[in-house]
Amino acid sequence: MTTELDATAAARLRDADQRYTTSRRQIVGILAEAGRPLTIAEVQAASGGLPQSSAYRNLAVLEQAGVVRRVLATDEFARFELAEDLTEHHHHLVCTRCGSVLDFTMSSALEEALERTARTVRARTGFTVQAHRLDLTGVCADCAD
Amino acid sequence: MTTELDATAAARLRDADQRYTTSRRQIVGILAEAGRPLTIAEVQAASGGLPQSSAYRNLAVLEQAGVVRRVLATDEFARFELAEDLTEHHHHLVCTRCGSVLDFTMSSALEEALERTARTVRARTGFTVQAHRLDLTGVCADCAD
DNA sequence: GCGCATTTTGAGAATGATTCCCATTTAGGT
DNA sequence: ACCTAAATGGGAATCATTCTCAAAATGCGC
Repeated sequence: MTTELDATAAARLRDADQRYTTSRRQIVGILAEAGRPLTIAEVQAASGGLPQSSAYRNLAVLEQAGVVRRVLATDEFARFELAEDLTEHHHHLVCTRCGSVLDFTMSSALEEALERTARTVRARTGFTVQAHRLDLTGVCADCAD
Repeated sequence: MTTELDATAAARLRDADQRYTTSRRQIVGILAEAGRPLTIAEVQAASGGLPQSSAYRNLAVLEQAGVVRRVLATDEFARFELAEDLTEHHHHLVCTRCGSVLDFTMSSALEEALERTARTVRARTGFTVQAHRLDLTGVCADCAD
């Protein structure tokens, strides 16, 4: 885990009147190393014994502080990743067979085209766009027969 | 509800060895008129007394038959819309305050650029892309102060 | 039209991810 | 070190969703 990530996470928790405790720091480290959204069970497994209630509570705290983002894919499990401004802008490959989620990035030309479109939406609909979310759904390499 | 939609829904249910019952037809009609994804509660309200268990069961049947698609947004409620090949290809505006979901469409140039990108993903990652899903998240007109 | 076999329905129970509760532990400031 | 406020963790509670099963509806052959 990079020092800046650690410092940024600490600062955001402080702004939210929350402490950057050992297990919160550990969760941030686990998500940083994963490079893909993790389920609660995966976070617990990687942590070696973090209680379920602490995992849920601390991920909720980190989410409210803007350190972590909740990702809903297709299965019944919520997944968590670092907030995008702490990593890189990216999108998700969602497997419709097993539910797994992988990260991927697109060309900046396409990203900019999306941004331009997003800016036109407000005038047309009254909806104020804050972010975009692009998932490609399909079958991951593991599930391909 | 258009006659073709009705016929297509009937055909898909038949292919799935399911009947196109009155309440299933009613649900299809409700979703067709809504023009946006509806929660179970909204479907029930529009139907005038459809029991919850029937709403869940019939939406699940319609989903398996490929007539209806389940949409996960940001709140805890699943929403349902007609399958895309029964309507038009579109995307969603997801309000982060109230959870509501609206439809919108993008230029075909941008859609084609997305498709081209999707086709490169398989070579790079081994993931076979079947569809894409683009949501713009933000604040809807109703929730804007 | 009539009964039979099969499917659908609906009310409530069961499930399971997530959230809440609260007594105990931990940590920060003085 | 002390004291106060916050965090922890085990388990209970919540709630959207799914399952169960007896009753009702439907389609089909005669």
